Amino acid sequence: MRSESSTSDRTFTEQARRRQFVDCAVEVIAEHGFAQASLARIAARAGTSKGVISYHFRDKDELIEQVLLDIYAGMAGFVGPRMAAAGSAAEKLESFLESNLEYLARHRSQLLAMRRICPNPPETGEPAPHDSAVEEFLRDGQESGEFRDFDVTVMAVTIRAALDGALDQFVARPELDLTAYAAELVTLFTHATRGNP
Amino acid sequence: MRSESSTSDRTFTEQARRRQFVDCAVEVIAEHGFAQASLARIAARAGTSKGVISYHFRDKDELIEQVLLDIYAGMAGFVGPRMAAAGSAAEKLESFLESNLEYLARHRSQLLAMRRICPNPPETGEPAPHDSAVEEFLRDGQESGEFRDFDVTVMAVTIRAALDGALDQFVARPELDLTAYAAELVTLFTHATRGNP
Amino acid sequence: MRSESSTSDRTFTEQARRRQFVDCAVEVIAEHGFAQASLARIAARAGTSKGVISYHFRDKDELIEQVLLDIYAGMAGFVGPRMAAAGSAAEKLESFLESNLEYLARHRSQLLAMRRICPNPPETGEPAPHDSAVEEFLRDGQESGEFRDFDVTVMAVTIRAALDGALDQFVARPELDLTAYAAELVTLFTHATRGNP
Amino acid sequence: MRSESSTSDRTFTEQARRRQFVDCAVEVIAEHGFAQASLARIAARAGTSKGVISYHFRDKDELIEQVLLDIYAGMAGFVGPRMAAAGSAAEKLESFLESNLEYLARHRSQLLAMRRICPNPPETGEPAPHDSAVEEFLRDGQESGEFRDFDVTVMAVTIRAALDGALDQFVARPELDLTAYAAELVTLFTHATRGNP
DNA sequence: AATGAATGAGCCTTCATTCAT
DNA sequence: CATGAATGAAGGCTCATTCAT
Repeated sequence: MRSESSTSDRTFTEQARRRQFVDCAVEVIAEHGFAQASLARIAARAGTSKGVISYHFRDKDELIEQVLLDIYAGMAGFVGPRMAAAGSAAEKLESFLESNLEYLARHRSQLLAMRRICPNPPETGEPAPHDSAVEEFLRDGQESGEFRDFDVTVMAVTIRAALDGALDQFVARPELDLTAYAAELVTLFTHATRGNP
Repeated sequence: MRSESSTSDRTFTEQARRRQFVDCAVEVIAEHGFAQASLARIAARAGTSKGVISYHFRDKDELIEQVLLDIYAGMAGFVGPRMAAAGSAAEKLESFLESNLEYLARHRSQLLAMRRICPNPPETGEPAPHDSAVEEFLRDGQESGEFRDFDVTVMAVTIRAALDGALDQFVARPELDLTAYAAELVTLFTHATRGNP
Repeated sequence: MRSESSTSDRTFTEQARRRQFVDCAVEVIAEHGFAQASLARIAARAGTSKGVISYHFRDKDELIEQVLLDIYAGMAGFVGPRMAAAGSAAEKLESFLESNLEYLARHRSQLLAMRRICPNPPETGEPAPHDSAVEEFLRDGQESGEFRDFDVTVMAVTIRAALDGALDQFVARPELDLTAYAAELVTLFTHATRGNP
Repeated sequence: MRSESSTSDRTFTEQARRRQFVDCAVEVIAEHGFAQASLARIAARAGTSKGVISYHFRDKDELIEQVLLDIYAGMAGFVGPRMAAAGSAAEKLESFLESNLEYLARHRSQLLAMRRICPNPPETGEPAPHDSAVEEFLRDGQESGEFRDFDVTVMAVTIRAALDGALDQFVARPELDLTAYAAELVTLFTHATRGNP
């Protein structure tokens, strides 16, 4: 009969190992690209052999899926609270852009990995989880009169695309000042969402 | 030793053949994803065998590179004249967005292929040809007083990212009205570039 | 150094555990085929992990060997007494066929497993234990004049092969009436062994 | 434009290569067992590498299937005409046994391979092609009064099983006199099918 | 006595590439 | 010019086995 603590410990060890491989996968993908991220390379980075990864993950697909979930969770955990703390829709927009870029500054590899995985998705039907948070506060802002009348979807897509663009820039030039970049984007989308043409 | 005429003749036929394979590659990549675009599949789509491709292209990398060049050239040939016809910087911005989305509407596969290739570039150092046309007219607009004072690079990156976002939307929902989408983007970036904060 | 009692106790438990794994192996082989009968699957059926099997059996080969020995012993324990109870050679033949098919009816999985293992034996030289019981009573029957003059080996081989054939039939059609089948075989071999050429 | 002859020549070459690999597969399976017959081993026997086999056969399964088809065809081509030449049902029985054992004498490896493949069939539903030739002449013999009244299926199964038994014997003792063995089987089944109980 | 973790060999397959014809 | 054939490396994955705990 196993005690609670030993059970959780076992689970803990297992999860730590999985997290280790997920991290290695992120690094390899960010560094060499998705196509070059073979199990062999990922295992080598972790200092073991392919078999070990297969032991902890049913599939390569499961590993990649876990990578994405991990990144999503990390971002949500960082950005979510900051947006929740914001009051008005305008503040939410500001907070969204700033916290995303701040997260980007600290987790460049993860976001780069995500960017490299997503355009070549496995054939698993479901087309990436749709995050409707942005649409939501955009609509709120329109209803409260803070924002002008625009197509919410187009604006949301463009806001997220702007962050992807920032990532690309940051990858190409690591010395980029992301704080300044964030300020620029805030001004840009402040103009874009407000005012009367 | 080959005569001039036979050489140019061969070159012509040769180029036609190359273009054929480039087109097939585009279709396969757009349809099945970059990772699944093996030479075998591309050859099958062209109705020949792998060997033929290797005969016309030194490398798979050369083929892919040619695919990108082809797409770039196609877009430049479409967008360039339309922007040249525009007068003011504001008109150039409008024209850039509209012509890009119009091209997208007609060449979905090509842009989709491009989007799938780019995030996983071959190790050939050179980081995609930088197209400075957007920066240029943005700077012009600032100098002429049409545009407010913003970071030109950030704005240019965001404008191009917005087009990528449109592509993703269009891929996900082929019924999307790209003309309306263009109008939305024009309004969005008109606000973003003009006005006094 | 272990005491006698603890040793014998361990041996008893140990043997029970071994038998459990042997039974699971039989089921898995009968159900999924020999090639698919990995230690992992057998362990899963037993509700434990691969390591445990390796703990109780030196080898996978030892496990498989034990499976065969188990099945042989089971059949011998069933068929042996029944043949011993038979008087004449003719009765022994009848009893052999009937008791084998009766055993088959009750232990289909075991015989199916045996049939799947045997044609792909491990490289351990020894070619399955030769059971000379059939030859024996055939020879007796010839000496007593009950049977005609035939090659004892050929007849014995054919009798056993006939049982394999019955197994195959039974596997293909589980609704098969094995009692009737036994009666047919008895008649068949009664004619085959007796009579005047 | 390809001439007929060159086309057939190409097909011929291809088929010759396939046959070569099929033969190698037969030898390896007969020699080392089905489980040990990896593509690597088969390729090594053919003096090439695994890739070549994959070039000529879509699958390992296709190779194995071809092995079986090859063997079936070989046997049918040998046994068929000989049985057709036989007149009465009794002669057909005799001819069937003799020609099968004669074929066995000349193609031991093939039949051994078949015996090793069949009990571990791939999951492809269809349960080996049923050869009803034996049932047929048995029924004919009963209708013509040559044979007694027995269960045709049981008799047919047993006849074929007897041949399997002969194969096993022959594999275990290659010096076995198969002509004599055939004579014994003929006598055995002559008694078994005729006479009044 | 038992187990989770790790290992490394081997499997089948796919692929880009080369070459003789 | 084009092709079928061949090659060999690499890919993902399964497996029997071992070992520390």
